[in-house]
This record gives sequence, structure tokens and C-alpha cells, in this order.
Amino acid sequence: MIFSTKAEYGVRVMAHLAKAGGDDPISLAAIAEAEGLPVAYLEHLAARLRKAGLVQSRRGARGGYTLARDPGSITMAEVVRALEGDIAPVECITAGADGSVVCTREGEAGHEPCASKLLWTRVQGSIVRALTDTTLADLVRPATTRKRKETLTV
Amino acid sequence: MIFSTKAEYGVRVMAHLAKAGGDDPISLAAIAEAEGLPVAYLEHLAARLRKAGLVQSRRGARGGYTLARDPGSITMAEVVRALEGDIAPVECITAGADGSVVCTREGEAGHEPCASKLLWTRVQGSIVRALTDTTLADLVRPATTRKRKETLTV
DNA sequence: GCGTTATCCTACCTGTGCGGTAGGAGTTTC
DNA sequence: GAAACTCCTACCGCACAGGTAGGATAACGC
Repeated sequence: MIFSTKAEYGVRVMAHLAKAGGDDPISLAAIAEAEGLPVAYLEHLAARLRKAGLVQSRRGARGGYTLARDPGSITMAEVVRALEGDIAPVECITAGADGSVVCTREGEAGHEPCASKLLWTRVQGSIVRALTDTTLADLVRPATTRKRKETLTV
Repeated sequence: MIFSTKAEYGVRVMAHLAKAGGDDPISLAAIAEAEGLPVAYLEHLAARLRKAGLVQSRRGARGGYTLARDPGSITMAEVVRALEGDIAPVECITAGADGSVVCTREGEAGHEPCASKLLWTRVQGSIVRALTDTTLADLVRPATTRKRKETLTV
């Protein structure tokens, strides 16, 4: 498994919030029951999402979580990065926020960098591209045959 | 980290063998010293590569490993899969060898599948594509003389 | 004000797999 | 026959995943 359940569950939480769409906050308990996930564990994920500025919280009775921004402006790269940390295919490859990819072993003892740098660079790029190109709005807007009530979400 | 050092080291072993190119087997000790990796650990990786039919071994003095096939016909998807096991972004997504992607939670209790299936399908596809489009020959071909298909996988 | 419903925060627990070591048995060459 | 290899199984420490537990804090309804 490439991503842990942190990413899997967290994405589902975000999708759930996006589907609801409204301004009324949704409690973690409600999400947990609807998605069949342990509520105590979701608290940890929600904390990460909140610290990353992806969701807003309201405490107390009738409290809960809402999306902090428009679903169309939230990329899955942000979500996954908030939950899993930096996205790197292998240890020797790190990604700058500007998109540049560097091999941390570059020029070690006069050696050329990892012979496999080309591969990991490609993999890194394709993963980040897939995550960046997919927004939260894409997930809640299914392709066809979905004519229920959610067509009003942005 | 998305892939463990098994993939990282294993790819370097394969690249090392490809660079040598000849029919003379190369011992793990030689590879380990050249790449700065623990030889005892490489034995485990070599065993996986051999069972996957990617390398051939010769035992005894002057023994070692050689590539089992032409470097241009060995895709990194094969190598990574031999070392890491099946490539799936999250638990709920599995890949058939035919390339089809299925959500294992499809139709659970009448629910629709993971709302996030679209995302993981995209990620899965882009990773597998990047790994499949890169052959061992691509890694050992020096950057300047890279002449073959640079079709730029998106 | 008080209980209820929530988020928030810290600590803890258990299993699994990574990364690596150890030691030996079997094979081939010189 | 010794040296140089692969091959195989077992083990080991550690980090992290995937939770659980319990309380502190904050807002609401009455």
C-alpha cells in the first residue's frame, strides 16, 4: 500500500464535507457513522486537516467541521500532504514546493547521483500531477447517472 | 516515503547489472561495495529478483548475477512489483494484471463505493504508467545520449 | 447555571513490517 | 581441498500505523 489509511479516510472525510456543502457544521460522529470509520481516529485526521487550513471547526453543541475553502480550489495534493506528510517515492528524492526535484545524495563522494534518479523523478512527478489535477469538487461530481440532489454543489 | 529501500536498492542493483552488461556474472559483494549497500541485505532482494525471473544466478566461485533478459525489455513496473509486491495506492484499490482497477468495497451494504475511488484510480494509473514506460535501458543510458523514445508520459 | 454536545489534546497500546544481522548449507572454480 | 560464491532460515530492534482512553475546553438549549 502506497498511502496509509490516513489519506484514505481523510479524503473520504473531505468528500463527505464537500457533499454536504452547506454552512452547517457536521460532527465527526455523523461522518464516522456514515462512512463506517472509528470516530476517535478521525479526530487525529481532522486535527491535521484543520492545521493545514483545509477545514474549519466550531466547538460545542451543534458544532462540527466545514470546508475552509471552495471544493474546486482544494487539490488532493494538499489533502494528502496534510495527512501523510511530504510526497516522495523514495528517501533519496525530495520535492521542493516549486516542483523541483532533487536527489539528496547528489554528489556523494564524487559519485554520480543514484542511477535510478530518472525513474523516481518520473514517478514523483506523475503522482504529484495526478494529485494536483484532482480537486475535491471532482470527487463529489460523479461522471454520470447521478441525478440525486447534489448537483447544486459548486 | 512511498516505496521502501527494497525498491530503491533493488533498482540500483538492476541498474548496476545493466551497466556491466556482459555475460560475466557479478557478485553481490562487488555490487554492495560499489553502491555502498549492506551485502547481507542485498541477498534478500536478489532472491526476489531471481524468483521473479529478472536475474539469473550462478553459484560457486566466480559466480554471481546477470540480467535474465535484455535491459530494454525489463520494465521498472516488473522490478518494483517483484520487490514491493502489488502496487496499490490504498487498500481499497487493487489492480488486475489486465490493467483494470477495482474497488474492493464496491457495493458494500448497498452503499456506493468509496467516494474517493476516482482519485485513487487516477493515482494508481499514473504510477503504473510511469513505472511501465521506464525500462532498465532508460536508466543506464547516459543523459546526453538519450536517443530513444522520450515520449514524455503525462 | 447546568447538562448536553461537540471539539481539542495528550498519552498510551498493540501489531506489523522495515532494515538489517547471523549462521550455516549447498555449488562451483582453481 | 580451499576459497568464493549463492541460497535459505531464523532472528532482532525499532518505528510507525491504526487505533483506544480520558480528560479539558467551549458553545448551545433550557
